[in-house]
Amino acid sequence: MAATLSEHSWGTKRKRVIKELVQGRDIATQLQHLLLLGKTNAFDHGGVQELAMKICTSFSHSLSVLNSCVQIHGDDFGSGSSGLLNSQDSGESVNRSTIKARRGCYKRRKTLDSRKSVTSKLEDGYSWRKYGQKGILNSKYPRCYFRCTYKHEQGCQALKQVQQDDNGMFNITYFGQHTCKKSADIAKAAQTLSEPDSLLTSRTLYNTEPKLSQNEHREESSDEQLFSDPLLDSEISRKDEDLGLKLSDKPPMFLSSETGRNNHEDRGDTSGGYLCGSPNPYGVDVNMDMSLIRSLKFDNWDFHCDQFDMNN
DNA sequence: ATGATTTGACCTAA
DNA sequence: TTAGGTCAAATCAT
Repeated sequence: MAATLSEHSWGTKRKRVIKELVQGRDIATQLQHLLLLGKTNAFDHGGVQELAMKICTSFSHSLSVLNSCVQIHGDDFGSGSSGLLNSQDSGESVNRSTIKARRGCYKRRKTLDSRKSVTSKLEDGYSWRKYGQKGILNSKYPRCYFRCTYKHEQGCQALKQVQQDDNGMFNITYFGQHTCKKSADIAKAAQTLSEPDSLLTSRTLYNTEPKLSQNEHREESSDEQLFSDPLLDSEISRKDEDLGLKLSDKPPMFLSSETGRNNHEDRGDTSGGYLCGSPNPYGVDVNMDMSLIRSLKFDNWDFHCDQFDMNN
């Protein structure tokens, strides 16, 4: 009985979430169109700020509804402690004696709570640590597995998988949400630095050279083969190691077929790179965390969602 | 010394 | 049984 009631409640809430998200998506599309207009009149209309606020509100409402469902279903949206991420155990800092016991304790990830993105860019404002790479059947490129750098420090359960397709685009799937503070700070700081930039090379994604040293890869990745939104080509890129960002002052280039190449026909279970970047507010399919849009800076105009009550 | 990446082994879901 | 996801020792960079 209680289950029936909660299911009814969930059905209602689900509809509301969907409605909110659809609305947010539509507004984001409008915002994108405005941004695509460039620096002409779009910023004079005040429409951008209004749209951004609406998006914030939409996300906020959705999260609010989802959080209320946590109490009903015991789900945990975003914290990663749901079945979705139970596959992750406590991590590497476990002494040797428990390794055997831990074997088999993880569960394969379900596809729940995943967000997909197809993009030519890899940066998303967060700092990731690669923990695996796997050759995928019928796929030219291996799939790379990343977890949040602050997983152990802050218990952030965010994960992402990156796989390059034949067109050179990256199919990125995010699991869970960032709960870490540092990543959000980095994202904010990157924005505040004035421009979305932080770039990363696809060559750092897959280390598919015939066993080059890590050193060689880092040298290559530091100043070659950059990705960027064409809209931002003229924007400043800079290196800011304090933020842990991988930036460059070279003009961005589009992905070449060379990037992410995989010479390992056998299994492709080889190597990888590391990611770190800033958010892309213009992405066609952007996976955006609220922390990313709390402080957006568009040229001379600063937008702070903190001004608004995000909990309403 | 510390932290990140590589990569083969291990494990589970389908 | 197998493909995909994760672990963790070894290796490398700083």
